[in-house]
Amino acid sequence: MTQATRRERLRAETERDIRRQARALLVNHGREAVTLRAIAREVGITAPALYRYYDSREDLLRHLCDDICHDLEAELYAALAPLGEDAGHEQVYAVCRGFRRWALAHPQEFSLVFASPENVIGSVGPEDLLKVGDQFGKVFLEVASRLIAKHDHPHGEEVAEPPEVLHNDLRAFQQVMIRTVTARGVQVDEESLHLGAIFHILQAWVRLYGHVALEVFGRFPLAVSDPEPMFDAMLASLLVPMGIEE
Amino acid sequence: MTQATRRERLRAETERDIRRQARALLVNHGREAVTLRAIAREVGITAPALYRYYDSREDLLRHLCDDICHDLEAELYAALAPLGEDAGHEQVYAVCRGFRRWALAHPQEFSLVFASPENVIGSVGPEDLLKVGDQFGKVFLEVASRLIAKHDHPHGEEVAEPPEVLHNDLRAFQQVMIRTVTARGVQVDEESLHLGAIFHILQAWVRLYGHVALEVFGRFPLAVSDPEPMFDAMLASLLVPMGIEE
DNA sequence: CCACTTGGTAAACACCGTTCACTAAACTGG
DNA sequence: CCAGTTTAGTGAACGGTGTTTACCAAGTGG
Repeated sequence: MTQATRRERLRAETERDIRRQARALLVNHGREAVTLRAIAREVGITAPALYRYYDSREDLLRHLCDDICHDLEAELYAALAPLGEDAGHEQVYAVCRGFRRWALAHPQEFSLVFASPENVIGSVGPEDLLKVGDQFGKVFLEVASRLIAKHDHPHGEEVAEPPEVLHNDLRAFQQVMIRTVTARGVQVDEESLHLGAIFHILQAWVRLYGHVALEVFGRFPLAVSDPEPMFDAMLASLLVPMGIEE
Repeated sequence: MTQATRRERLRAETERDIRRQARALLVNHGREAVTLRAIAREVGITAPALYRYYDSREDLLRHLCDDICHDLEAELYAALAPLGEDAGHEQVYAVCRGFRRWALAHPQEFSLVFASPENVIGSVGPEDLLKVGDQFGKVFLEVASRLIAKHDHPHGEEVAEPPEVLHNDLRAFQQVMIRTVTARGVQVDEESLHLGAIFHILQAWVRLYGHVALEVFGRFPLAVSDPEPMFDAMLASLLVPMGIEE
């Protein structure tokens, strides 16, 4: 039986509706408004019925986080599509700017994912190291890795060796990144994507993500009428020393 | 009548107890556990009685945020006390490290403040610009401003002019910082603490705060067995170009 | 056809933030 | 001292939350 039964189709449809309504509640009213009763009301069922689809409210929210990350990923790849495969520099800038733009346009979604203690659905094995934390960084890490591996510091700048104690962690992550980039058709290896480069990319992501998070959560210590130049200045001071110019 | 009445003393004592118990609940069980009924139970009153002291649960949480920020401030100043007034460089490093150490030791408190939409108690006037966002950055901003103003780039490095559109915002903030630093006994003016320096310090804070936030919220995209060298590397790449060496 | 699975309901439980009316104790001022 | 006022606390109530359980009906597959 490869054909889905009517029941299976109905179930899938209901699940989609549940997720759609939950998202709408989140976007329009915030995390507190995403109650099981509110979702059930919108879907036209009762709250206990939701336990046929999810183990708990937290489980449902986890799935919502997953959806959100996939949406961001899709949007970032859509922003990259007009750029050519050789426009590595532009791609990195586009991803950074796209990430910030998306985060500011989706503050409730961003906040939910950022502040969720565990976003991972299912078990985390050695194959899933990239799923630690959240998936916000996936596209940036891929695009930056690909660019760095292909050009290997066009400025010939020497990258500082990462701290010794991080080598094991970075090596595991390096393997994940190599696999991820390779899976998209670009051959990279441990020489082109060495530990120094990995560490550098990682720090870049932390800085970008941190900046955007502070902006979305309103944590700048002053009221900035136009925060974009601050972001641009940060981006320049982040990427230019890496040899990535616009 | 300058002497507090018995009633006033009892009220102050109850308020302290409310805040103490609320904090304990937060620290031990997280934000969701800080319910009015739970607090009331611990204090030995009923939940409606809490409305004699606070306008709402949100109001209570806001006061909690205020307490938390004051605690951080006190702890950072305690960490600075052994250092001399002339140990500006060491002070900045001490504040940065102290901030991270405190945040990691107090994740629930850090998270509450970080994720709270509005931490400001009472109205915000022109005198309170430093109270925008939250008070986590207060000590760092003071210490860094004092150092920069006193030494004015020991490396003689030329600081890039901040983006034009930010000048008004930065000027207002500059006035606040000048007043704050001056109030602590160090004379600074708009020349020693010029807009470029202000912008630089601001960006440094955003970077530090962002890094720590990601660490506390578990947002690094890889499992780091020892995150401290990452922090140290970030600190070095942040402060050394500013002429602040350890 | 029938046993099993699945989707949904109603009732119930323990809990939540908040309001309101009332009581009693403390305070104030003549 | 005492009447009037203020304040702190209570109990009841309201509308809401996440979750569990037993039951019923529809769907599925042998």
